[in-house]
Parts: sequence; structure tokens; C-alpha cells
Amino acid sequence: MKVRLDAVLNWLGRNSPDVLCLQELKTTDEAFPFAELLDAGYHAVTNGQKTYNGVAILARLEPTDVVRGMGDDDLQARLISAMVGGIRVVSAYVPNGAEVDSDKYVYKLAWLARFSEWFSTSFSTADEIVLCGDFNMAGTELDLHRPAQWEGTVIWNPRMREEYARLTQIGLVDIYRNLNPAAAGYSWWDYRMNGFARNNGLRIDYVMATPALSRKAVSAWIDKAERATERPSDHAPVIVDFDLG
DNA sequence: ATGGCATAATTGTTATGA
Repeated sequence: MKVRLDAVLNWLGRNSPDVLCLQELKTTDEAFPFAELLDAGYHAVTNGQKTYNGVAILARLEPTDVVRGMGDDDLQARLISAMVGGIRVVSAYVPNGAEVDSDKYVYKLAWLARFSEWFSTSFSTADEIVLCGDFNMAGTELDLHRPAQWEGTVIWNPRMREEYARLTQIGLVDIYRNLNPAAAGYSWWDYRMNGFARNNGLRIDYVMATPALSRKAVSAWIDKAERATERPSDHAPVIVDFDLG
């Protein structure tokens, strides 16, 4: 977040979103730049962690009813939720999982199972809920520039396709894919091997919403230009416009 | 089979990401 603060402030200034969800803060709540963001017109609530993980919700309105984590003993800061203007907002950083035969992948699967349970028991899909995050999984072949290159990895394998399907089964609609059924919509490109220049990308960052809210989504797009700036994140912003009436 | 590139922790190197 330190190295990306100027990029975030510039992006907020140019796009003026009502809400921005962040993942991989890699900083503690104490070191988070609340004052700079407030000067730019944004309140922030964070679930930070030193060096790794960390998630936040930025909003023009002050978020209320903040929930950090899933109420368990998970030591990794990967989830935060709050009410913003009558809508439940969730920012999530799904574990990557490293390798399919690793403890990290075991943790990823357990985290996803806990998430579905937590989401289903905490909220009603009749309510307006938006879930934004780095999901570290592709859902269909359209989400990968080179599916064969990724098949069998922690990002793209039969189990991950099931996990993506489970998100829809618990009542979430993938807004970008719903509005853009044929566009790739990559949100991540590898820093290495000229991944961006060759468009060797993945769509692993999603904005999902309950049906009641998804019906109000009018557009969704990936800000690919942000990935082409100086010292960019390897992820690009995913933007959804809702017509809330 | 490995590294490739970047970040945060630190100042030489490791852990992690996807």
C-alpha cells in the first residue's frame, strides 16, 4: 500500500468511485494511510497485516457495521465487510495456494469452504450484497489466455472450477461475466516474460453480487490502462457501475 | 526443472505471489 498509495489516490481522483475494495495491503492498520485517503474524500476500514495479505474497503460514505475475518482463529487477514449506504460490501483475498500438493493449497480449499459457510449463514441472498476480491481462480476457459498452460495449477483445475461454481450456488452473480459473456476480461498479467505485452492474462478478480443487486448493474469493465502505468500492480481494477435509483 | 519480476521485511537474502 505504501508503494501504491499515489497510484490509488490518482485512480480515485480520475474515477471517483463510491466504493473501492483493496486486497494485499501488506501493511498493518497502524501504518495504513487513513489521513491521505480522507483528504481525498474517502473513509477506509481495514483488516491489515504486516508483510502479507491485508484487505480494505474505501468509501465516500462512512462504512458501518464492520466485520473483520470470519469469526474464527484464522491468522491471515483476508476478509473485511461493512455496510456502505445500505449495501453490504465484502472485500476478500482468497489464498493463492502455491502448489496443488502443498499445505497452502489445503489452506486455500479450507478457506473457500469456510467462506461459503460464513457467507451463507451471515447474510441473506435476498439482500443487496457485493463481494469484491482477488479470487485466485479462473472459472471458465474464457478467463485464461492460455488455458493449457495453467491446467492443473492452483488457479485452474477441476476443483477450482467447482469452487467457482459454488460461488454462484451460494447466490452470487459474477457481474463482469454476466454483462460481458464473450469478452476475456483479464484482470491479472504476470510481471515476468512480458506477460502484459503478450496479453498472457487471467481473469481472477471478480465483483460478485446477490441477484437483487446484480439486476442493478449497468456496466462492468477492466481498467487495463492502469496495468500499463509506471510500477503497476500486476492486477488491474475491475469496475462495476450500479444504478441504485 | 528452473527462472522469469516485484514487494516487504532489511542491507543480503528470504518468503510469497499466480
